[in-house]
Amino acid sequence: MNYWLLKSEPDSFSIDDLAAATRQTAAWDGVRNFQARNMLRDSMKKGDQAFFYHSSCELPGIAGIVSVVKEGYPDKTADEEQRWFVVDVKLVRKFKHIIALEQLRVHQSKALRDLVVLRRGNRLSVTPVTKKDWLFVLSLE
DNA sequence: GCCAACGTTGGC
DNA sequence: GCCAACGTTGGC
Repeated sequence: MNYWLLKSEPDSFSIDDLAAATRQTAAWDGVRNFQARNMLRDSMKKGDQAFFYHSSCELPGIAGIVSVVKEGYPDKTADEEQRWFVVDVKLVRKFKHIIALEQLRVHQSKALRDLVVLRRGNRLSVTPVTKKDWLFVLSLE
């Protein structure tokens, strides 16, 4: 099983929106970046888990966990068919408290030095997370 | 609102 | 294929 981190601006789609969706499942649509697209299309497999990250908001950080329930298929919200892809994700659980970016940064120079989302200038909305980092982040909950 | 970072576009 | 210009992201 692989682990990921998915970014979303809660103003457009938050973990609460996912919690309120039918079967707590939604297509992760709107990704318009080739690198991220490739991961959605080729690498994310059914059963993989991902952190749901809230960006560009009052309290940036990880809000909970989702799992991939349907593998890559074309993004219906895209103008160009077949060019952009989505996966379906289902809510596993919402954290009681957001694991804040600020809290993650405390460990940036040691335990979480490989966590892509902490890297300077990082803008990728889909990034892989190692099992080691996954477990460490969960220990911060 | 600012601005650094970076992906994409398009002229050459 | 280079690279400047431009648009977007996202933390602060």
